[in-house]
This record gives sequence, structure tokens and C-alpha cells, in this order.
Amino acid sequence: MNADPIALAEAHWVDHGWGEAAPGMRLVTTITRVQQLLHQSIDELLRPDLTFARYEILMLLVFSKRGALPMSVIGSRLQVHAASVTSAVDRLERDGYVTRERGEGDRRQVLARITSAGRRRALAATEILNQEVFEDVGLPAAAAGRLTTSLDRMREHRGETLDA
Amino acid sequence: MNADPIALAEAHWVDHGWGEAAPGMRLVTTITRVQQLLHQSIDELLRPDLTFARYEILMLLVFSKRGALPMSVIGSRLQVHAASVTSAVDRLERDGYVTRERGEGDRRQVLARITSAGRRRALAATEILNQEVFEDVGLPAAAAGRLTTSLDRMREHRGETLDA
DNA sequence: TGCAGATACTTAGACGTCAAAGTATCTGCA
DNA sequence: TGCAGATACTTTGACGTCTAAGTATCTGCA
Repeated sequence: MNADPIALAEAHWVDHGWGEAAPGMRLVTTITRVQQLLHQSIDELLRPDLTFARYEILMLLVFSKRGALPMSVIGSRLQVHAASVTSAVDRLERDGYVTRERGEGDRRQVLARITSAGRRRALAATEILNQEVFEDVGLPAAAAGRLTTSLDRMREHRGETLDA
Repeated sequence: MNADPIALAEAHWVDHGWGEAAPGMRLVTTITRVQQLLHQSIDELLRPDLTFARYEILMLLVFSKRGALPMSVIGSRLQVHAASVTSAVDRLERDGYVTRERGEGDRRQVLARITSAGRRRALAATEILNQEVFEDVGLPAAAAGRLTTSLDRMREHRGETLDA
């Protein structure tokens, strides 16, 4: 018996004469489901003061040379809209992990600067995520590498530039 | 030059002595990004009256024998919380794609039943998604199949039962 | 020099997701 | 028989995402 709803959907696709699209439908749905599962685990590990979105911003700032980046750069690195960055930085600021500054040259810019509390929190979060999620994704290293490569191809196919 | 922020993050991971977790971090982040891209494309194709979440519910109902399912079954098939089902069905009902009924035997249950308008809309949406997304995911069929298999392994690793 | 258009960010509102709490109904056991 | 606890759904509220619209600042060109 196959009780997996996604595999069942694929079979229905074939039955309806959509065989050409069936594997793609299954792949897309499966990606969605895996992302859901990862997102839930990660957010639970980061609660209550961080989420994956805010963690990603913090790590971007940790890796930046000056510990600060314009909002627009954060948005383009993470591929999310400016409004999402605004709201995430609002909350990081509320919790004292980040401060806002006006741009020196261009006064329209807003820089998010990580605080020392932000750095400490980001490193503690990394330790947990490395141990609980990243070090064992459920696949042998080689398979994980091939998976990443295939997914990168999909990113390119949907318009992202990876610049090898 | 490598301008991909995800590949850069992986390099930073290695530099910080987190080499063991680096490939996993990259994989998880890449899955997130691909899902973001797919989600955006799909929701744009379904606008303004559907989203991927609502489309998935509609297709579940299309494939159901009686054209109706309890809210709880919808939630467990799609692996989302009851509250998410409630809000999606609210909107499907608002647009006339679904009606609500009380369960016959168990009066606590609520069944969502697809309407004929809902069926028509679901099939039209499928045609568009098949053509614009599912039939060409950017990978050869064999690679797509391997990808799905690996992702299924990740689903199992994170606690989903696939019952081969 | 000055203004039109572009750019950087924020605000407002819709939607999806989750957690927690509330309501109605069912079930099992004393 | 009746009540305590379980179950099915809804409601409320926090958060992330997007689009659209608003504000401040900059830039280019007449």
C-alpha cells in the first residue's frame, strides 16, 4: 500500500492523462513538503526570539565586513521583498540584536547593524542548528551534494543567476 | 567569481570550522530558496482567486470519491494545522468553490464539498500549472526522479511516514 | 538651477502558517 | 446514567511573504 498523499496525487495525474506533468508535479509538491518540515523544525529550535528569516539576516550581518548592511542588500541576498526585510529588522531591533542607521553618503539608505548581543545570539543559534539539523539532513554527503546541484539548476531555470 | 550568496555562506561555514555542517546548511538553504521561487511563480499563475494552498485543497476534493472531505483529513493529507485549513476553506467558500456541511454521523465534523465551479476552476488551474511549471522543472526526467527520491528520504528522516 | 523621474525604505492590507485558547460534540468508564 | 477527558473545528494573535501606495532623498537633464 502507498499512503503517501503526494505519490497518490502523482498516480491521479497519470490517470487523468497528465502523465507528462506528473513527475514535475510530484517534485514541486515534495519540495514544498520538505521545506515545510525543515522550516517547522528550525523555527522550533530558534524559538522564542528568532525565526529562520531573522536568523538568516543575522548571519548575513555576522559575515559582513563592517557588521552592517543596507536593507536593500539584505533583501537582494535573501531574495525577499523590501517590506519583508523591514518587518524582520523591526523585530530584531525590538530584541536588541540590531540597530538602524541612516546611510552616510545616501541618506535614503538604512543600514542594519548587528549588536554584540546579536552576534552572541547568532552564534548560539548556529551551534544548535548545526547540531540538530545541518550535520545530519538524512542523506549521505554525496547524495546531499547531488541534491544541491540539481536544486541549483532549478534556481537557474527559474531565473536566478548563480555565477559559477 | 561566485556571487551566489548561498555558496558564499557555505564557504563562511567552512572558514568558521563548521565544515561538518556546511553542506547540510547549504542544502537546507537551497531547498528554502527553490521553494520560494516555485511558490512565487505558482501563486502568480493562480491569481487572483487561488493560491497554491487553496489549489491543493481543491485537487484533494477533485480526487475524493464523494467530492467532499472532513477538514481534519484535508489537514493531515497536506500536513498543515487545522487553523490553516479553516482559513483556506473560508476563502474557497467565499469564492463559491466549496461549501461546508456538518458530518452525518459525527456532528463535530465539517465536510468541505467542492462545487461545480470549484471543479472547473481546479481543472483550468491544473492546465496552466502543468504547462507553465510541472512539465518543465528545469531538469531531465531522470534527475528529477532522483531528486524526488532523495527528498522523500529527507521527509522520512524528519518523521513523515511514506509507506512504500 | 530646478524639476521630473528614479530609488530606498516604510506603511497598510491580504493571505498562509503556527500556537494557544475557546466551543461543541462524542466516548469511555465508574 | 452521567461526567471527565478526548476530539473536531473555529477564533485570536504573532509572524513572514507579497503587492500597492506613500514619503524622503537623489540624479539627470533641460
